[in-house]
This record gives sequence, structure tokens and C-alpha cells, in this order.
Amino acid sequence: MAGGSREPGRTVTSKVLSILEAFEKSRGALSLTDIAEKSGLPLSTAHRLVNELTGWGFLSREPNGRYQLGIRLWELAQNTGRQLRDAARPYIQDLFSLTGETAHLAVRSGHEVLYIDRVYGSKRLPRASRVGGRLPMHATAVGKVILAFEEDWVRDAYLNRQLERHTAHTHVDPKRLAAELTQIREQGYATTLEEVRLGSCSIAVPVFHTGRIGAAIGLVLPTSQAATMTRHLPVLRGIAAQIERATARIPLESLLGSHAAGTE
Amino acid sequence: MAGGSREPGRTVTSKVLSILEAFEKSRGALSLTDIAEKSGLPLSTAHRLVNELTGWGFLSREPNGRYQLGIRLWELAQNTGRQLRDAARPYIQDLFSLTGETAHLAVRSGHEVLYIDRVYGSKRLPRASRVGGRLPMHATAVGKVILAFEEDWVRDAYLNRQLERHTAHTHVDPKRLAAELTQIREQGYATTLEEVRLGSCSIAVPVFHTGRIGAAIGLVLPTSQAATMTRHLPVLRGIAAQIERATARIPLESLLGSHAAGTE
DNA sequence: GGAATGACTTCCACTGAGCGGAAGCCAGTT
DNA sequence: AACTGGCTTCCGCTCAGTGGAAGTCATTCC
Repeated sequence: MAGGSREPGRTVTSKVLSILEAFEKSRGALSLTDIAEKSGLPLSTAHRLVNELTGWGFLSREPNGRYQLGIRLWELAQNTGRQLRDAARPYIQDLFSLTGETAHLAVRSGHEVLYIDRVYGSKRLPRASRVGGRLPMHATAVGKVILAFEEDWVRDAYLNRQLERHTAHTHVDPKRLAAELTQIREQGYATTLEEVRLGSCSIAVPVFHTGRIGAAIGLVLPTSQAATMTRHLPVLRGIAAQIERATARIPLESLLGSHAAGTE
Repeated sequence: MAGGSREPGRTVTSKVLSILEAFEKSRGALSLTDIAEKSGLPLSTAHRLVNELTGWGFLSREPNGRYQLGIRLWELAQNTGRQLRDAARPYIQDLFSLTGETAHLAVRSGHEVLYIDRVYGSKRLPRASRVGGRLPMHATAVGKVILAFEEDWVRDAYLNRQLERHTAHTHVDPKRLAAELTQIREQGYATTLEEVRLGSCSIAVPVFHTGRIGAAIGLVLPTSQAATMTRHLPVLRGIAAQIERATARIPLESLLGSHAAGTE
């Protein structure tokens, strides 16, 4: 039957999930053709699956014919990690109101920091991070502080990889980074200075859970405030302590559902 | 061979999605057996699919062997409706800081209100609503205000259904509800008094987009404040205007991706 | 201790759901 | 009127998916 590009061995499940993931790679709505391309599926296969997903509300179709992730997906996903987000949210808000700066809550996911929550003001700011987004650990204050307090093997594994450079200021030398992490562990907080993006710096402190590092909270500020950002340390530490208290009674697994679902 | 409960005609996609939806019906982690039961699949089929979903990070397995929705799902879903949430978030925060009361942003989804965002303080409060959660429109202030300003056919369709009663105070008489909606349209805000849950009341105002009702913002307060809750109206209206301004340039579809993916 | 229970995992031969090339359709565009 | 690009439908072949049954592994109970 004339060859064809049939790629046997691919499960239906993997096709469905590829379709959903196609939307991660690109902002905004996708046409059927885009989806087929990004997910590596023949057009007619994509068509059939996309239709079914739309029927279930996992995709939605805009008036112009393009597709978007559906609200059903979002609704479902709200259950994920809710314990941590819900418990920590008011404190992250306090952190923002007390400092007036963009405040973050992040955890480790594989070799990256995953931003769980973020509270910010209405002034427009250049946003490198976003809720649900990932950044490398060595370039962010939340990442560094998590890495610093992680178990040795996690830190060692991390430092053995090629460290991505974001700006000229990113610390990518494993030796120097290791030394920096030691210092962070001693002083109890981490900072960055234009290591993800020019114009902004950040400071973060650890949040512990059952004796282990669980998450980190941090602030992002314009570089102009770099010299004085340690003035926020008392607030950061106070809020971290409150989050620790609020989450202490929640079993670790149900905080994020064993959050090592690391991409990469 | 020999009968068996094979249910032909069921697509793989539907099985995968049923598994994901199984987690909506029940708080917390599920065992494989639970999943199989809730999704109506034979155990071995569920096992295979669950394994694959876990591999992709759409489910995660806790140390105790139970499954949870995975972070991957949550990450993906953050893209949904981000435009509206991100644009409105700072204003909802202001609404909370200015009033000190739990603040909500909600849209209509089918015949229900869907809570898009929620800002609250650290004091423990009985929470009827949650982000990603749904409530009937006639029992909530945000719901009533959306219904009041919706197109006639939406309102008529709604009133033609059996209206669910949550407490003794829920307004379930279609005639009286219709009159109430007219009044809401005239006065420009809606209130409830213990209509979802005893002990709390609420007030909400509409948020328009391109001339149509797009969303609603509201406050939930303890019943003790019911008599004076209209004092928050100026703030509510001011914030609504700001959200309208902030979202005006965003095309309607990309706000939530044509949000009528209504369950029910 | 060992049998019984409950929950998960693996196996494997049958089969229909899924497949996808090709043809059809429908707006725009030239 | 021919062309183009993107979506939708069709349909016979075939392999991914299936799920009953048997195997494994804790835990509980006698």
C-alpha cells in the first residue's frame, strides 16, 4: 500500500498529549495546520483528535477557526498544587504590599525553578518570569537559594551540566557558582544582578518544609535598587516563616504532588 | 473471546480524558482502582494509560502509590485565559487591599459562573468559591450581575431551567428572580445575602468589554456586614472601570478563548 | 506462620479503533 | 476561471490497543 509516512509505535495517548503541548511552544491560538506541524501528526489525524478534544472542552475554537487550550483544562489543573498555592497566597500578597515589589513563590522542578505564584502591581514591568513558567536555577535568586539548600546530590548533578548564559552577568562557572551557593547557605539568602535580564535584580530566601528545602520566595526589583535590596530581608524572612508555619501541617506530597515532574 | 465488558466505540482519547476528569470529582489523590472506577475503564486499561500519562508528567505518582494531576498539566493550563487574568490581577489585588474583603473575578461559562481569580487575606474564611470553581449564577452576586447584563436569550434560557436551591435564602422563583435582575440592571450592582452559604453575603458589579458584559468583580463578606456592604460600591466601580480600560485593547477571543466551554 | 485479602503489574492473542492518503470543499486571490 | 491554502470527509487496511487472566507483593487476620 504505497509506503506513506506512517510512524508505527506511536500511541494515541502520545498524539493527544503532543497536541496539547503544541500550545506551550507558541503564544496564542493555532490553526489546525500549525497544530499538525508542531505535534508531528498528519493533518487528518490531527483533525480528528483536535475535534474530539474540542468536544470535551480541552481545546476551544475561536470564531476565526483557530484553536486555543480550553477552559476545561484550566479548571482541572487548578486542583494541582492547590494546597501550597492557596496556603501561601495571602503571605505572598503581604510580601508584595509590604515591599511594593513583584513577589514570587517558586519550587524546583527537575533542573529548573517553576514559578507557582506571583503578585505584582499594576505598573508595567518587564516580566521574565510568569506563573507556570520555568527558568534555570543558576540565573535566578529563587533558584540559587533552592539549589543552595538542596541535598548535595541535587546540587552536584546541577553543577555538572552546561550552565546556560542569559546575559553577560549570568554566573556560569561551576566552581564559582559552587562557592556562591556555599555563601548563600551561610547567609541565608540569595541575590542576582541582571543575570536573567538587564535592568532587574532579585533577592530570595528559602522556605523549609519538614526540615528540607521546599520552596523559595523572592522579590524582583529594578537594577537601580540593587544596592539597597537587602533592606527587604527582614520582611522576606518573616513571610517565609509564616508560610512555613501555614504549610507545616500539610503533608509534603500533597503540596505539589511530588513536584519533580521535571521537563529536561 | 467470550463476552466480556468490552465497550466498543469508545475512543482512546475519551478514555484518556476521562482519566484526567476523574480527578475533578474528588479532592485529593486517587489509587489506580479509584481511577479505573471513576473513568469506567477496566483496571488493566486504566493502568496502561495512567502509566503513559505519568510518563508525560500529566499525572504524578505519590510515594504512597496514589496518583495526582501532574504539574505538567498545570503549567500548560496557565496559558489559558492568561490575558484576562494577568491584566486584571493587579486591580483585583487593589480591590482587596482597599476593602480588606475577599475579592473575586468571574465570567460566565455555560449556565454557571466560573471563578477566574480570587484575592483574599490570611484570616481563615469559609470558602464557597475557589479559582477554577463554578457556582450557579442565581445564587451569587457575580452571577446575578452577569446574568442581568447578558443578552436576553441567555437570561431567558437560564430562567427556564430548574433553579437549584443552596440555602433557605436562595432565590429560586423565576418570576421574582427576573424582577430582581431588572432591578440589578437599573442600579448597576447585585447583592446576595446567605444565598450560597449561611454566614456570608456578597456584592458585585459588571465589567464590560466591547460594549457587552464580559466579567464581574465582587466581594464576599460576613453576614454581619450585609447592611453596610454598599459602602464598597465606589471602589468596586472604580476598579471595574480600570479593568475595562486595561482589557479594552485585548481582542475578546483571546481574553478567555471564547469562554463558553460550558459544562452543563 | 500461613492463608486470605486487596491492590497493582504483566502477559498476550485477538480485533476494531485509528489511521492517513486522497479526494472534496470552500473562501479568497490573481 | 483558474489557482491557492486550509479545512473536512471518506474508507479499507492494519497494528495499537485491548482486557481477562494469571502473577506479584504487601498487609491483615486467624
